[in-house]
Amino acid sequence: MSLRLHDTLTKGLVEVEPLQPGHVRLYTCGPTVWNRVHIGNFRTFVFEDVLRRWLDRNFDRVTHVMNLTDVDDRILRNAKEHGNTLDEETAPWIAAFHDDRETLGIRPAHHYPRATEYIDQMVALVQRLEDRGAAYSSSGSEYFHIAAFPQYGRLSGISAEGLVAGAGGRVDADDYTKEDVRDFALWKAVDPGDIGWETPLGRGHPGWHIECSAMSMTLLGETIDIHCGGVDNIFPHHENEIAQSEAATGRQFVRVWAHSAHLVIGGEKMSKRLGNFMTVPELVAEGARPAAVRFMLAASAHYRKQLSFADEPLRAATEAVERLVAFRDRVAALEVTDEEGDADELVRTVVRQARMAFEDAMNDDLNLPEAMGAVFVALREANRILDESTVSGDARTALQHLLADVDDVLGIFPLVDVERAVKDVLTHHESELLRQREAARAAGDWALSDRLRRELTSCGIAVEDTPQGQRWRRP
RNA sequence: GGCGACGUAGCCAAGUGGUAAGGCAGAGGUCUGCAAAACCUUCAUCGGCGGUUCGAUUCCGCCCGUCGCCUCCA
Repeated sequence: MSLRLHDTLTKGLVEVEPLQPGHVRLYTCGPTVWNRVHIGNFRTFVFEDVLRRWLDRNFDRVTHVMNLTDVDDRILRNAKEHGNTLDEETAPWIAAFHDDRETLGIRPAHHYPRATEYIDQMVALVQRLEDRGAAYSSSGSEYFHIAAFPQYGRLSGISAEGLVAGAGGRVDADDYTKEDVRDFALWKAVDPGDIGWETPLGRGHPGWHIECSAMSMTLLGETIDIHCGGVDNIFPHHENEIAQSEAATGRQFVRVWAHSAHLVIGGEKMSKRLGNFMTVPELVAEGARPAAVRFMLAASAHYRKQLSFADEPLRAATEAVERLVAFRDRVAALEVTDEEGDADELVRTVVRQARMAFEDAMNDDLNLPEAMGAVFVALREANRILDESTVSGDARTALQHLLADVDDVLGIFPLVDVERAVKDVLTHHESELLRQREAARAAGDWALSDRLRRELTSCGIAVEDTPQGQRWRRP
């Protein structure tokens, strides 16, 4: 079985078969760097990371492009207000994005093109559209001529009529320069004092949608395999990308469109506008573990379903991570036999079944929640076997490989290890307490032993007694 | 108003035409000097009403509820 993804355009599952066999070209819409990205945004980026990782495992080559939108109305407004250049305005937010991305263990894309670096390509694309009669100039701005693209609306299912009717009065009522309210800006003229580029189209700055088309085509070719984003990008962003790209090239722009659902909080979409958002550093400052945040975003709900964020689910994710980590530690510390253990075959069966179920679930539209269900079943069974029997080094290796392969997608162990590298250093006082407790236990002085354990607990150290002696960790 | 999605145990949720994965929380046990970890047992009939079917949570219709999109929000 191979990977099938839900395609927004055809509303069904489609087999991922790259145009060039073995080489997947993936484009994911990145952040607009006007502000700190919140965890709602990261739900999409984490989903895309899971996709990326699964593709990395299953195809010879993946080229992943994520754009950074570093010019838009908000950025221009802020830059003007702060007296900054665009670069000065966006640099901190780009850096913050990468910080948070690393905190959550998201693999870097191969390219992070910035809109401001592709002005020439955007201009060329607009000119190409003009040549084909799909774009027109008006009052110094350039617009896409929707009437020239009859297929418009297929992705979002929004009819032209619906747009014109434009409920909620959200269609730009003040924009008189367009021939049709449905037309969208490819290039926007600016006032003489404002930030802009001198181009054959006139002085101005690019519209939002054109950047993705230009950068995608430049870096990945005119037809790409997979294009991702949040559902809120379906309309108008991706609808417009299809229109302008296909009108220019006459070719299919994207073979599979994959969109992730929103993160909701208190029953509403998390968003900047509503002010109900949390950022990664904010969560971490409140004590959330990055691995738990990642687990919650990636594995607690299927990517096409809204996911509710709250303290309780985050705690559940924390415990789930802890369970996985405890098992990994247990397996690593396992005492194994040289010869074949009597439980080896059982372990291999458990591993085999978990692996198959995991892969099937992942291939079925990246159902990581279901895949993890299979992993937890295997954990329980393996724990039971290890409680009762000894196994050989080979069986242990099979378990370790399973965990490694699962985490190659889940991506939490490296985050846990980062935490540990920081936390697994004992102060003088702490190691002295541990030493004293070990001595107390050897002497059978349980009262002292318990007192020392309580003292260590208050230092943030959990002590567990095992047949091999006491073991400590910082939960 | 238009388009679409969702509604499964206290919470987060997966899933299937034949009587419901998993995680968290709760209860009771085993193990342990006591704990912890681990394991065992226990905890739902799938929003409501109809219909199709031998049989529906899963298909269809209606209703109720929630949410998203409808020109720049992942």
